[in-house]
Amino acid sequence: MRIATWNVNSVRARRQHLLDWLARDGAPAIVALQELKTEEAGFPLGELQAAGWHALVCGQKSYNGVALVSRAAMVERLRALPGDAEDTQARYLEAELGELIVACVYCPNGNPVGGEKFAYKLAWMDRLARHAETLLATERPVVIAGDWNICPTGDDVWDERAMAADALCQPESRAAWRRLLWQGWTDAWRTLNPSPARGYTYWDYQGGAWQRDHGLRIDALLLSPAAAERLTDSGVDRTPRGWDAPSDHTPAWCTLEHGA
DNA sequence: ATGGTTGTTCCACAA
Repeated sequence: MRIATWNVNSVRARRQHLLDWLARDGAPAIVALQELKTEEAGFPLGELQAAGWHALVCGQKSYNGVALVSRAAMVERLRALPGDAEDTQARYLEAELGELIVACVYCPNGNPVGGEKFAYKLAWMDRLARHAETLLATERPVVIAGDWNICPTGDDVWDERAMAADALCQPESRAAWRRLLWQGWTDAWRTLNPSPARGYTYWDYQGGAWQRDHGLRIDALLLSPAAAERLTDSGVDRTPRGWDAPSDHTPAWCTLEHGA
């Protein structure tokens, strides 16, 4: 089964792109969506259901917002990241399909470095790491898919120096990512495409970044050991980034053998 | 150091 992640940068602005992408050959069995930028009422649930999809939506007005869309029905497990009852930002959704657990994350951007937002980013990643430990403890196949807002290494950015001051490339951000890898999570794309292979998933709207391939790899799928054992393929679908009025992100995906 | 772009909302903020 194929599992994908896509930051759509407004599901209302990208409604037709999403429907077109899901209707094509090779569509995933499950897709994690980020940056819906709308409450549940703005999500095109009826159209997706008419096309044969199930969906769980955790929305928020104007900002953030995550969803899971799948061919088979899901059972919701969580719609907020544990660890801070005061946190109202819609950045986490977790569900199960049979044995498989799938989580959708929209990790905080954290810019500017040194401010409140950067502190929130690191605190959120700490909460995620603590929750991720509990997911590993289930010993089930688990996929955490999303926009991590972390550029894991210098091989995941078009120009390390140009991005040196950005929150996505800070040593603390990269340490938060590596903490998950040390726990036992596998980066589905990177494990099949060793450095220095490039697999950008995001290109800024500014400065002709797409045309110049000035990208970053910040969208990824992390696999628990039981899921990584089933990994057969992974990739980035650059096509939607080239469509008219696109999201600044494009989908990343992986394939697991034996549907869970 | 600045300006470059997009989406949502309301004339700014987040990315």
